[in-house]
Amino acid sequence: MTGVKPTMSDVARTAGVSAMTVSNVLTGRRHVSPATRSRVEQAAAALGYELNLTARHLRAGRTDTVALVVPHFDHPYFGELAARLAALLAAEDRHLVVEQTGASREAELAAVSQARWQLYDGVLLSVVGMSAADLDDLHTSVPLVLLGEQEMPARYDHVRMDNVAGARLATAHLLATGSRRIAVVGGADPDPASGMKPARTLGWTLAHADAGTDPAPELLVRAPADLTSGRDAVRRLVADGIEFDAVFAVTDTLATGVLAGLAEAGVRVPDDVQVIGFDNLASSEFTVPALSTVDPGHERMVTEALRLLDAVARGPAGGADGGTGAREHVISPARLVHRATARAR
Amino acid sequence: MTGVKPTMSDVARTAGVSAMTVSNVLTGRRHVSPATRSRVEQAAAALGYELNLTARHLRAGRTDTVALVVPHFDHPYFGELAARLAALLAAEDRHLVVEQTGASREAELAAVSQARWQLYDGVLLSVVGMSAADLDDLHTSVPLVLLGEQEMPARYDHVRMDNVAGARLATAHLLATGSRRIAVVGGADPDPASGMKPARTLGWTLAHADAGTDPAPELLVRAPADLTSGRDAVRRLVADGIEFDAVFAVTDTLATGVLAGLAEAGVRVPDDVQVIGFDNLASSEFTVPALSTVDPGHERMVTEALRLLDAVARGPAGGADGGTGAREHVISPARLVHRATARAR
DNA sequence: GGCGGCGAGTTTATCGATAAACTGGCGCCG
DNA sequence: CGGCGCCAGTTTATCGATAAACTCGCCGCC
Repeated sequence: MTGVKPTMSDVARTAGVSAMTVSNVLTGRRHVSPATRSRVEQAAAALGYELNLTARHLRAGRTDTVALVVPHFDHPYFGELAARLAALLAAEDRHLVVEQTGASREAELAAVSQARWQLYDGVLLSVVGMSAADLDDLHTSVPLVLLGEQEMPARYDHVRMDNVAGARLATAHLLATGSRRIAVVGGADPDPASGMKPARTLGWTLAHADAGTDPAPELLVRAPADLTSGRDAVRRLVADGIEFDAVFAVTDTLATGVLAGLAEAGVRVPDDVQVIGFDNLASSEFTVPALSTVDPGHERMVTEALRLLDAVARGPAGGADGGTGAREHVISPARLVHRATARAR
Repeated sequence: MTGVKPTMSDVARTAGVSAMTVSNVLTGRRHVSPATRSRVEQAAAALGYELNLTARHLRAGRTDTVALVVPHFDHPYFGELAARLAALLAAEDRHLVVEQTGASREAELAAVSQARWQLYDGVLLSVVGMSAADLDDLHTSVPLVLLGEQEMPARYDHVRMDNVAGARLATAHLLATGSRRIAVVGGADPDPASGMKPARTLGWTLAHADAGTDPAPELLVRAPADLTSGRDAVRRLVADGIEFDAVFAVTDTLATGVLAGLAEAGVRVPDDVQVIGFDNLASSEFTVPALSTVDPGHERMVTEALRLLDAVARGPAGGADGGTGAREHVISPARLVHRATARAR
C-alpha cells in the first residue's frame, strides 16, 4: 500500500510498456496484442489503478456529462424531471448530474458566474429567480437550454409548458361542472410572460371570460408554491369568510396543501369544493381524494430539451451570442387529467 | 467573436502580462499592483474569459465538490437529503452534486467501476442494491461514506437510522392504542442487518413480543416501497378478506399509498384502521389525514455524514483499505411523530 | 558603499491522459 | 532483391491553470 494514487505511468512501468499503451488497453481505442493487453490489465489490477477523469476531460475537452441546475433539490417536480432526463441520457452513455442554486436571483447568478458549468458538456437551467435581463448579460460558452415558465431572451433555447392553455382547460372544466366561485391558489397578476403563476392565473381569467363571467378579485389568493402555503390559503379563505366552491391550485404541491386544509375544515371534496392542480406529479394520483390535474407533457419537454441541447452543442461555436444555432422556443401542450377531486363533465 | 474559448494566456497576452499574473489577479492569492490588476480585469472582460475548472482541478487535486449518489432522483427522501446536505456544504463554499445509479446492483456497481467519483473530493453513497460483499471488493481512493440501512463492511464509515427501534416504537404505539391486528406493509423476513425492510419488520416483531403477542403471519405484506404498491397492498388485504385494524408502513411513501387505498375502500382512519409510516417526509404532514410517522433524525444524519467524510478526507491516505481512518458506524436515533392517522396514547 | 530584503512579475515544471507523429521489424508483392 | 505497407508500440506535444523557483529593480540600514 503506497498510499498514493497510481497513475497511468505507474501501471505502464510495472507492465513494462509505455503509458500510451496502457491508455490504449483501457479505452480499447487501438489494437494491442493479447499478451501485452493482459500484462497491462494485471498491472492495473495489482496497483488498484483508477482512471483520472479530470485529466481525460482536460485533454478531450468533453465530459459526456450534462448538468441539470434546479432551484431546489427537494421539490418533487425537479426530482421527476431529473429522473426522466437521466433515463434518456443513460441510453447514450452520457451522465446527468443535478445541482441546486437555491432559487434566489442572487444564488442563481452566483451559480452562473462561478463558471462551474464549464465542467459540463451542456447545462439545462431551470430558471425561477432570474429575469430575462439577468440572463441577457449572462456569458457562457457552454451549451445552455432554459427550462422555466417566464419569458426568456430569444438568444437561448427555451422549453416550457403551455401554462395559459392548461390553466384555462382546468378552470373551464370547473366552470362546466357547475362551480361558480373558483379560487386560484398561488395566483398572481395575470400575464403570459412573467412567470408560471401569472401565466396560470391568466388561464384562469381567460376561462372565466370565455364563459362570459368575471372572477371575483378576492378569489385570487397569492401564495408561495409549497405545501404549507396551500393549507394556509384555505385556512385564510375560511377565516375571512370568503365563499368558494372550487380551487384551481397553480401547482400540485399547492393543491396537496389545499386538500389538507379542506379536510381539516371539514369540507367535502369534490361535493362542496372541487380542486384541480397543475403538474401531474407522481404523487398526485395518491392524494385523498385523488387529485385532478393538468399534465404539462413531461416526456415531450425532456426530449425537446435534450434535442435542443445537442443541436446547440453541434451548432456554430455554441457561443453565447454569436452563431445562428437552434434558438427555438418550444411550448409543450398541456392536457387535463381527470381524477377524483373534480366532477366528471 | 473568435468562436474559441479564450484561455488564461490569451488574457495575459492582451493585457501584456504573464499567465501567472492573470491567475494571481483572478484568485487574489498574491498581491498584484492596482494598475496591472485593472488591465488584466479589462482584458478578461473584453475577451469574455471564463476559468476552466477542469484544469484547475487537475492541478489542484481538489474539486471542492461532494457527490451524493442515490438510487433514484425522484424519490422524495433523497431530494430532502440532498437539500439538507447542500445547505451544509454551501456554508463552507463547497458544492453538492447529485448523481443517480438506478438502484439495481448492476447499475450501482457500474457507477462505481466507472471511476466517476474521482471527480469529487468525497462521495456519499446511498446503498440499496449492493451487498456488503459487493462493497468489499470496491476499490476507490475517494473518501466514501455510506448511507443506507444494510449491514456494511466495517472498512467504511456508515450512517444509518435506528430502524429497529423506530419500527418498534411505532408498533408499540399502535398496540398501546388498542390495535391488535397490525399489518406491516413493505415487510420482509425480520433481520437487523440485511436492509431497511427486514430491520423495520424486526421492530414490528419485537414490539409484539414486548407486548407478549405474536403477529399473525398473513399480516406481513411484502411490497416494493412505492406509492402504487402501498395502495395495492391494501387492495390485496381487503380482497383476501384479511382483517386488520392498523398498518405500519415501512416508509412514508408506502403509507401514503396505503392511505389512498384505505380511502378508496371506505375505511375510516384512524377510527377503523390506524396508520403509521416511517421517514417523516415533508409531505407527510399534508396527507389526509395527516400521517403519524417515525422521524429518523435527518439533521443528525447529514451532519454526521459530513463529519465522517471530512475525517476520512483528512485521515491517513484516505486509502481503500490501508489507514486507521475514522470508520465509524453511526446510528441516528428515531423518534415518533404524532399526527392524525393514529390515536393519541 | 555594500548588502539584505522586499515587491511585482516572469519562467519553468507539473497535474494525468491521450492525439498525432514517429520507429523498427516483418511479410508480401512485383 | 528492393520497396511498400502494416502492425505494435513508443515518443513528443498538448489540454489550461498554477506552485515554486527565479529575476530584477529599488529602498533602507549599518
